[in-house]
Amino acid sequence: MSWTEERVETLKRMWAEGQSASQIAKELGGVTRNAVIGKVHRLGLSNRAGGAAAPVKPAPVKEKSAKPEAPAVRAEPPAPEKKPAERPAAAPSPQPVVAATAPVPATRKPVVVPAGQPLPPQPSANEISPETLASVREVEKTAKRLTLMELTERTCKWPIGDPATDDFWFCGLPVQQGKPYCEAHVSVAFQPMSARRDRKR
DNA sequence: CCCTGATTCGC
DNA sequence: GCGAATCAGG
Repeated sequence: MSWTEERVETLKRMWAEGQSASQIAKELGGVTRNAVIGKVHRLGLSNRAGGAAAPVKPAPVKEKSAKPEAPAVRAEPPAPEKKPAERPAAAPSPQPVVAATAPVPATRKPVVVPAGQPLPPQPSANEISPETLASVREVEKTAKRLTLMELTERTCKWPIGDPATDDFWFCGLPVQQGKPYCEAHVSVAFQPMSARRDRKR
């Protein structure tokens, strides 16, 4: 694979959109994220900021630069032309969403959850959209069905089934970065906290 | 561990 | 110019 103009275009566009090098590499195919990063640098568009925040250069412990201090400073003049957008590109949107701070509460039953950590809210009759629920059901079909002992930092810890029976296991699919659950379960665990105005009580 | 980008350097 | 290897950080 070579850097054809088209590929470079995609690279530039995605980089500008803030996509990570690995995502770009994946999209382009045939290249590694290293290749993408290398290209990004050669294209001279390393810093994505519109001209802000110098990453701070911590003097490397190892002395290196054979060159006298860095003249650096790349004042990128405001892009002369801003691509109006050739393509509307419907953003699939990675969604920075996630507003909720806390997982759905619910520790009604003394569910014995051994290695107590953050664990799970019981999937219960909640106010989750049918579609979401449906997709979660789908995902659960492909769950790894891990046992407690098999859970790791990178496996979804969403419980499925009844803990009181052997018809119980943990989702086990790959977790979403930093979260305890896979994408599907994160979607039901972290509610926007708007869904239902709690009624008067 | 997984993931980021940054740099180096042989090709 | 290219990108694997490596580095540095989250």
